[in-house]
Amino acid sequence: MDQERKILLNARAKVLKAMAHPTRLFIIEELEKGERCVCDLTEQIGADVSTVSKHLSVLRQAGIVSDDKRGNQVFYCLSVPCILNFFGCIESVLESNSREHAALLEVVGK
Amino acid sequence: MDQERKILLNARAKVLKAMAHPTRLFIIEELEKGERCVCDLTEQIGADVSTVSKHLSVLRQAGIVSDDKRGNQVFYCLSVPCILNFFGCIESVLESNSREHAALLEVVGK
DNA sequence: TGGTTGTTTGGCTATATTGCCAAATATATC
DNA sequence: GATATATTTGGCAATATAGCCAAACAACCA
Repeated sequence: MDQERKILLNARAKVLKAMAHPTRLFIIEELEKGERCVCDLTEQIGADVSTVSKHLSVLRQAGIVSDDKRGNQVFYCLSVPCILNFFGCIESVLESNSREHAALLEVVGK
Repeated sequence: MDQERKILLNARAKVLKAMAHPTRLFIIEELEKGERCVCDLTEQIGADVSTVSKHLSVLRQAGIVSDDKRGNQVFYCLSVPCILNFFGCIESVLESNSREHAALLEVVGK
């Protein structure tokens, strides 16, 4: 594995890692509908504001969202909308997992 | 955020988390070309066999790869090939990041 | 200026991840 | 059975992550 490839794989992993948290996936889905301020997201998520702010910071540093400060509030939006295409495939993994799980249950005998 | 949605987001996050490591991304790309035994992957990756085995176990538990023991060796393959479609989008995140970075360098003045 | 609201940062603890070594397991071969 | 090869598992130390609280910052309002 050469150096260039390592760098690319690291960069990819960083983006995936940023997405790999339920709260951050929620934020991504929510931002699909339009920009949101930290306070809105915080209310929906039900965690401490500081926690939500840190999640947003992770997404921002990965280049997935961008922020826009207007007056008192900071509004976040998706900077790369194609992120949403991911979910179709993830769902197919989940589906295949559940099929296997079902098959297993079948074998075990209900 | 209702209970059902939490469960779905958790499941998705689990899959993404499993992918979010450079070595595991390497494995996924390698398996795109066809099945590979642990020893082949280990040689290419250049880490301890036990380390590679654990990475494979993470991928297996997430439902991304499946294994087939034949004789002495265990062969792994992708169980959900669409995983590969992910990379196009990740790359566009990286590209957008690098554009920003370039723009920033420009502003700063070389 | 002083107070209020919205957001980020620092600090802490609890928990999870990574990667190595050593040991266990499984299969093949002699 | 004894040995060699391939893989997994257990255990440990180092490091990273998550989430809360408190404190700092920033912008608005009176």
